[in-house]
Amino acid sequence: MRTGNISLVKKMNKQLVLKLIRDQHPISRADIAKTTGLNKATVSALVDELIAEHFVHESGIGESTGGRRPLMLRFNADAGSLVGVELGVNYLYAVLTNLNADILWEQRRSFRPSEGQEAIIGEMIELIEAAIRRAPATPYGVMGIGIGVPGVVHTESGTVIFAPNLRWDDVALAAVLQKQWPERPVIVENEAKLAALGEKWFGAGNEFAHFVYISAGIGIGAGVVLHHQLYRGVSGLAGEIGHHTIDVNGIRCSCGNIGCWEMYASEKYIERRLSEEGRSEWLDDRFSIAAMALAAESDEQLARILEEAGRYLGVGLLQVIYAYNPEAVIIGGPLAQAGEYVIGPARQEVRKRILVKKESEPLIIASKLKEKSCAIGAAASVLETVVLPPEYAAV
Amino acid sequence: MRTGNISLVKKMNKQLVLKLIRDQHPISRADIAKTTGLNKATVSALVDELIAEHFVHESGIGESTGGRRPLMLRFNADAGSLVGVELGVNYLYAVLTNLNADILWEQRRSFRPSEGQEAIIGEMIELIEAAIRRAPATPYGVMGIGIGVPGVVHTESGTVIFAPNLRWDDVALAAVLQKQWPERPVIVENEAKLAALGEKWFGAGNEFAHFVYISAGIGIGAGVVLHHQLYRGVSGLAGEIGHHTIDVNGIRCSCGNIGCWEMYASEKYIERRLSEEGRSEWLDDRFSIAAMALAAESDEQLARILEEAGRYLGVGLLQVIYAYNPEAVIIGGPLAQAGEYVIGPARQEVRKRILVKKESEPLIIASKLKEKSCAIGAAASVLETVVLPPEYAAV
DNA sequence: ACCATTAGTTTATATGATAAACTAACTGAA
DNA sequence: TTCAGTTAGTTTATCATATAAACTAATGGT
Repeated sequence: MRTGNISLVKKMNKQLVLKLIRDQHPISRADIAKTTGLNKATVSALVDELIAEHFVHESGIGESTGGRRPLMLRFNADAGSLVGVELGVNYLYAVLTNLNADILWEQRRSFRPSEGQEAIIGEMIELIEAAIRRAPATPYGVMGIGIGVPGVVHTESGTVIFAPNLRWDDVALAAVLQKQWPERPVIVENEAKLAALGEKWFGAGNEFAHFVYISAGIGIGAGVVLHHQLYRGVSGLAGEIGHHTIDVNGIRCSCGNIGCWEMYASEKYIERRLSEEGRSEWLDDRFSIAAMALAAESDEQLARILEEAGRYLGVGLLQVIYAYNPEAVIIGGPLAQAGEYVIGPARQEVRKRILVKKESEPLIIASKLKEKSCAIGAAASVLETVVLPPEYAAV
Repeated sequence: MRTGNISLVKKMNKQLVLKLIRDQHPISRADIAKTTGLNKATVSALVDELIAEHFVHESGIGESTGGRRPLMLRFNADAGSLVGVELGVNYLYAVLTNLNADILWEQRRSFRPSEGQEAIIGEMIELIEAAIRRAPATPYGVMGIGIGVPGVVHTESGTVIFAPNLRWDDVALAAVLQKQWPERPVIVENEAKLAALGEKWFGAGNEFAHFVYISAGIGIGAGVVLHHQLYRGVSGLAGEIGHHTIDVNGIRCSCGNIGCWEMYASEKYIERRLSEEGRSEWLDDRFSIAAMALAAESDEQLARILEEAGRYLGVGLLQVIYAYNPEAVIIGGPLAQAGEYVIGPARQEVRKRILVKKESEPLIIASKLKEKSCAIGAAASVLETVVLPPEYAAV
């Protein structure tokens, strides 16, 4: 049971100070004391520890405001490195970053979905090894490894419970990787959830306490951030909203159900419509929403198909809004590459259909990290675990 | 900004101890120390304060387990009283309870929906006055007043923003009541959210960290409890899931949208089906699901209509499950009076359609507080505000 | 030149948790 | 019946941490 011992107070305050420095650097001790309400002496003591731990450094002398000039503090993004990996349906994408999510090295590899689990995990290990080799000399070195997977994950054990597009079932991914790097934290999590973390720490979600990241690609997944924290639910299924019904008499979904949202507001829908409209020339191996959006500028038919998907996206967003009532909805994943072709109609549809107008309408915006959301989020998950754990929360 | 000063630690520990006593009484100081991990001296000091504040009392000597016999502690449910009011579409229901939600007095009054705001609020004030007059002599007296309303509420100001069934818009209810009782906290909140609180503190939600209470009556509303706390969203709209679309090509809803869940899994649906099937003899003033369920035992047609509604309830529950991934879903409101006629088919539908079987399937159970959920929840909201605030949570 | 102002440190103090020693009260077995 | 062992609860001394206030340091403006 979490009792409040005195060292908890210290932890909380130290976290608070570190977070403030990260958010508002350069900042002086005096300013920290003013904005947090902590005593100057307390701030000085905590800052000294943070400096000793290499997470903060003094970055020179600031401007005087009529008295002694302040010593400015900065978050030390080079205290260590992070490895983030996105496991896609037919590719692996890895990044090595500093603590500020600046990409120091990245690599993308394709594989055929037909390759077995073993082979794919083997490639992943190689990729992570390559990343670790490139890590610069820093006080902490590589602080951990985060992996985003397209499926439902049991986080405690790092097991991939269910990943239909990979045809994985109960794969103990974290255990395998942990054996490879016993000394580093390994985090396995759903790709949309990690992308949400990425946007929260380094992207479009920065300023919101409650937001939902929508990953619209082959299917639809979501990462839900409530009270500044990722919400997972009891078994990590929270946010699997691609299977929200939007039409009980609609099309059968691969999940066995009928009329799921992801049959209407995803690449699946666009592909179906392209072939229905006799535009199957777009349906080759290199199918890309980005290219389609480009072509749509002078091709009304393509534009219309994208807009249809956007409208369906909006229909489903209503349910997201009613469920979570977020400040913002961030649209990411391949579909977001169509930009305003998709997001505009979605926004319109929401405005048209929503119940209580002003109060409840969230911002609907595009992902900032784009195709890097997941990998950067995977790195961010390490940051959050090791360096900046969320505020001490309800039990 | 919430800094960790030392008195925060004390508050946390005191809350922890009080909660433990409430949950597990009778319990000894030694047991509290063991289960919380707090030092015996700390526990004794905190318990002494709680006793001085009348929230705890010693209830005699317990059984020895081979040594000195323990002094058993109990939560003092009679330290004060709570007033909870449910504002229905055409009735008011008020309860006066002790801190254990034991009903000391209750009263129900009907009104015609055509009566104006003023008149209704006037009746409410009379009712609350009557409740306060009945309050027994206790150390704290009436500790506050909670009001549940069928609509969207801005909690900080206690304003009813939007209550379509009452035709209320921006009514500053809390302000009016607060003027009447300036010294007592007045809480105005959505009825489903309060009912969820009621079930959390005194009903079927007690053992769950994450659960959703579904209030199925004329419409569908929900109260969402995540991490043991009511989740409201940015503007109190979280849980307005009655307007989740389940059929884009379906029936027009009063909200302007099409195919909303509450057109299919509510009293509205049952009334529609009754008249479609030529059973409009049930549609008089005293229409009641409970009576219908009773008659359904020997009337297949009625049973079938209830089951249909139950199946639609299940279809919509999938979306609740995918959104929140709760441990349990508690079905309340008038529709729940049909018991297994509705809940059974809902359960089946969920089981049939759900994506990841075992892991994600929540318990689907009936409300325990029945038609009293909201009023008791309103009382509980006072308890939570004044006596047992939620664990100190994320910022 | 020096006073008012701001930045940051040092020192003394208060709060509250804790460990250890203590008193109190009981059980069970010799 | 007695006493060793055990459990409950209190008292006392100590420790960790935040804070207030006094201090030193450094600066700008008159």
